[in-house]
Amino acid sequence: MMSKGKKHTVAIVDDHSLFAGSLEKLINTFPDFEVLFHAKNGQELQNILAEKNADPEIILLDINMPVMNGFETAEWLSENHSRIKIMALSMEDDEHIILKMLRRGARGYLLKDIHPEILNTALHELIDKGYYHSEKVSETLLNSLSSDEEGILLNFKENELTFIELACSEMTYKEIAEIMKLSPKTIDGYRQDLFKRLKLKNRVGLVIFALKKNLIKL
Amino acid sequence: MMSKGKKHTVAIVDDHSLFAGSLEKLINTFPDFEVLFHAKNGQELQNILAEKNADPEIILLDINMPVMNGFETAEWLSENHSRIKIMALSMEDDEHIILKMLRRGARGYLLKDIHPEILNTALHELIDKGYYHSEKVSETLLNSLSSDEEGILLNFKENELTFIELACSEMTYKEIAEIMKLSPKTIDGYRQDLFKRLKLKNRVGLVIFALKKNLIKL
DNA sequence: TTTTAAAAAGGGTTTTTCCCTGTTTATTGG
DNA sequence: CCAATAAACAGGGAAAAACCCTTTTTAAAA
Repeated sequence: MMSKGKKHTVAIVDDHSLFAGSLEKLINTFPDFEVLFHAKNGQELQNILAEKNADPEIILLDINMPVMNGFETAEWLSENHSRIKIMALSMEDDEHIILKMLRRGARGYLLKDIHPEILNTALHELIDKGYYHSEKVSETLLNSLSSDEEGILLNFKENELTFIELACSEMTYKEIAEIMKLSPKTIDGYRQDLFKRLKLKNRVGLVIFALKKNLIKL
Repeated sequence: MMSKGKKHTVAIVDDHSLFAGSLEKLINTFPDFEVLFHAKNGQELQNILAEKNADPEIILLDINMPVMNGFETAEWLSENHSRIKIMALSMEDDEHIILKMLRRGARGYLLKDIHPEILNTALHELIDKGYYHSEKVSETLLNSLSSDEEGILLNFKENELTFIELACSEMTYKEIAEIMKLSPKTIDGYRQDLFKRLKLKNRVGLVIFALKKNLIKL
């Protein structure tokens, strides 16, 4: 329940000015919440948290930001301000983006087609229960758990991730080997192992896989 | 300039309720514009335009809608209500999405990081000049024209398009040849020609190119 | 330390990909 | 109509990628 009298403090990190602006106005109409400040990206958030003595309980964090995106920002927040509860904001309900964000410490995930009443509920649940997921997000998570890809597939080792990234460019395996300072034969080993595990027929398959799983961006 | 007295009418087609809601409120604060109605998608827009005798001058049209998306809706509007001026709304400033929308009859393209004053200007320009493009969009368009890809690159022949689509799967060129009922050597000719024209090093490059140019979807 | 497992690298073969070249099939201009 | 030209199509051979199996090195467990 509400800690009587004082309002819970919220910060918004989102550069979509109209959306963020109306979000701020909306939240300030809620009896139990008030917006402390509003940053355009993770960089600005860092500055504000450092300079001013602002210390919000909740941060509404947009994922798609040009300068320092939601993933990086969430990571930084988890390390430096672990007490602040992160609510991720995004247009997309892609399960891997959601999981990526949750792994980085987000306690909630809101799709941007927010209805005012839902936002109020969400903020309250975040304070009271410590977490919130919209119905759509819960569904998405449920689906992704049943098909247990996350367990088998997505625990790549650091070297494998590097290999995947490089293999999704126009580099030859020899070049990849040079960059990773490994023998071309080792690189071929990575390839062979990944192809088998992920049931891929060729490099094109790997690119498509990596894109779908958001391991790489276009 | 403003046609004295009466306000210009605007309709909003966007299912992101908070955004669309604040957009509506914002526009209604403008002296020269008023929102006639608000539809969640193209389907709903069709119904409203048919049933009610609503006839807005401008439609703010979101591209990312679940049911009937911006592209389809714009196409339908151009054919059935060519007098209504379409202003596309989107999060992304991808040049090919912009071009795709403009080709379908949009007179303007607004990125969703709208500032209130800019929206007012944009609506006025749309009425007065007949078109509006934000700075970012103009830049994007300029880039895409100067590097005249659209001319050289994107006039693929039917066979080439088929080849590109198939090559962006896990099929081998031999399999592609079978499907297209051509010799593997001919297919190889397509590959070679495309790689040279598009300056690609390998098939991975082709996949990335095709995705960027929206020739294929994930 | 010995055992075991995993990561890294090699040898050698098959298949795919790549590049240069030639042939056939349309297209066009005289 | 027929030569000239371009395009679509196809071949040979080299290079790279993919594949499979073995060996060394490194790290972790027993």
